Amino acid sequence: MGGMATRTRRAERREEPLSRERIVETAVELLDAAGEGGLTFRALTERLATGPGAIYWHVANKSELLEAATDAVVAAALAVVPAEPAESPGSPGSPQDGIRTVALGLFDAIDAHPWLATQLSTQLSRAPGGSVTPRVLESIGRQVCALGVPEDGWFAAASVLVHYILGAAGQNAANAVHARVLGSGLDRAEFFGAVSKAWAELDPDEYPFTRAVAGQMYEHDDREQFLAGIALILAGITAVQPPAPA
Amino acid sequence: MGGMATRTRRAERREEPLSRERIVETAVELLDAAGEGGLTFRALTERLATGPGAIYWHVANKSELLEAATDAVVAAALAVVPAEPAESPGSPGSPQDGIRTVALGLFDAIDAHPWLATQLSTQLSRAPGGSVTPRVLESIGRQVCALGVPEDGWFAAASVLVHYILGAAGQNAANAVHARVLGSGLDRAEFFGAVSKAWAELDPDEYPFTRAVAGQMYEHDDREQFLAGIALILAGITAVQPPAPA
DNA sequence: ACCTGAACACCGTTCAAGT
DNA sequence: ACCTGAACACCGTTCAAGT
Repeated sequence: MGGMATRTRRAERREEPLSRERIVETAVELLDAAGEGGLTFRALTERLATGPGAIYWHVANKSELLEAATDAVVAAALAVVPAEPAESPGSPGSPQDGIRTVALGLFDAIDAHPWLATQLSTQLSRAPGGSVTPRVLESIGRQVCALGVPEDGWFAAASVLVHYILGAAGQNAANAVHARVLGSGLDRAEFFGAVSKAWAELDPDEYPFTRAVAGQMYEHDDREQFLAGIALILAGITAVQPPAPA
Repeated sequence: MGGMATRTRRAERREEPLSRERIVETAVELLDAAGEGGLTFRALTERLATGPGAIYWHVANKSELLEAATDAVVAAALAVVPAEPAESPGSPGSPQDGIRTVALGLFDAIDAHPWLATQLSTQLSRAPGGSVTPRVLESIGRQVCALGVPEDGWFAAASVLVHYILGAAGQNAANAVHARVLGSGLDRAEFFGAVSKAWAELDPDEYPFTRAVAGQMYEHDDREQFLAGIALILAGITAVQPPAPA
C-alpha cells in the first residue's frame, strides 16, 4: 500500500499505538536476543516506552504472552508447508516428503528461536485449550493420514513424531546456543570437544555406550542426523502397518 | 547399624547437621509437593530451619540444586533395571523387554515426579558435563546394543527412544497433574472432557485430524498408549537394520 | 569449617489516578 | 477505552559477622 509522500512516514516505528500484536512482536525480539530470561516486563516497558499497566491492558499475564509469542512463531513456520499433502496423483511430494518438510520446518524454527523448544514442550502438555497444540498436531497428523496409517494408529504415529521432532530440535538448538556463547571462531569444535572430553573421562565399565556414541553424536551434520531419526520412525510406521495395496 | 539404646535416637530427624544430601532430599520433597514453583530458598530455609547462607555453603546455586535433585531421582529410578540385558542365552528378557523396562521405569518416575520431565529435557540439552545425561543415555543405549543395531545406527535409535520417552511421559504426567488440580472424583473425565470440547469446537476444515484424534488420545490406558509408541519405534529399529542372523 | 540473617537487585502483578 | 507509574510481595544471591 504505497504512500505518496515519504514525509508522512517519518513517524516510522515510533508512536504507533500500543497493541497486542506489537507487544507480542517485541516479546519475540527479546526472546530471540536473550532467551527466556530476556523476556521481562521491565525490558518490555522500556522497549515499548510505556508502563507495565499498559501491557497488562492488552495481555493477561506473562504466560499468556509466552503462549502468544510461541503461537505466532510456530504459525509462521508451519505456513510454508502446504496444507494438502500430495494432492494430485502425479505430484512430486510423497507423504514421506511431507513429513520431512514439516519436521525440518519445525527444526529450523527451533534453531532460529531456541526458546521455542522449551515453550513448545510446555504448551503441548499444559494449556491444551491453546492454539499451538492443535496447530502442531494437525500439521503432522495430515501427513500421517496421507501415509495410509489406519485410524487406530494415528495417535501413536503422531506422538512419536512430535516428541522426537521437538526433543531432537531442542537439543540441536541448545547445542548451537552453547557453541555461540563459548566464543567465536571454532566455537562448535571447542564446545563439542569439551563434551567429548567430559564423557571420555567416564568410567569405561559403567558408561561404555555413552563413550562409544560420544563421537558419533557430533561428527555428522545436524540435519542429516535429525533426518536419520525421522527415517527410523517412518520405517516403524510402515512396518507396523504395511502400506496400503495399490 | 543397630544402636543399643533407643533413647540416643531421640534426636530423630531433628538437628542432624545440614548436609548437601539433606538439602537435595528436601528439595525433592518440595518439588513433589508443589512443582517447580515450590522449590524456593525461603521454603528450603524454613523447612531446614536455617538461613540461605547455610544452603549456599553446600550448594553453588539453584540450578545446581535442581540438577542434583534430578540426578538423585533418575538414579533411583534406573537402579531397578538390570545393567546387563539378557545376559545368559536362556534368560527370560529379550532386548525388547529391556527397552520396555527402562522406558516404563522413566515413565513411572516422571509420573511420580512431574517436574522431572521439564528438568530432564533441560539437562539433556544444557549441562552435558552433568551426570544425568550419561545416566539416561547409557541405560537405554545398552538395550539398543543388545538389540543388535550396528554401531552407526546407535545414535539415531537412542535419540528417538529418549526423546519419545521423555516427551510422552511428560505429557502424561502433566495431564495427571491437571486432572488432580481440577478436583477429586471424576477428575480425569472432567479434564479430558474439557479438552475434547475445546477441540471439538475447532474449525472442521482446518483441524480434521486433531478433531478425529481427540477421542483416541484419551480413551485408552496411558501405559498401553505409551507402549504402542515404543513398539512403533522398535519396529522401526529392526526394519532399518534387519535383525542379526542366528 | 560451617552457619546466621540483614541487605541487594530484580521479578511479576496490582491499582488508584490520570486522559 | 487506554495508559501512567508508584507500590507490593516475592525471588535468587551476597556477605560481613559470628561460632
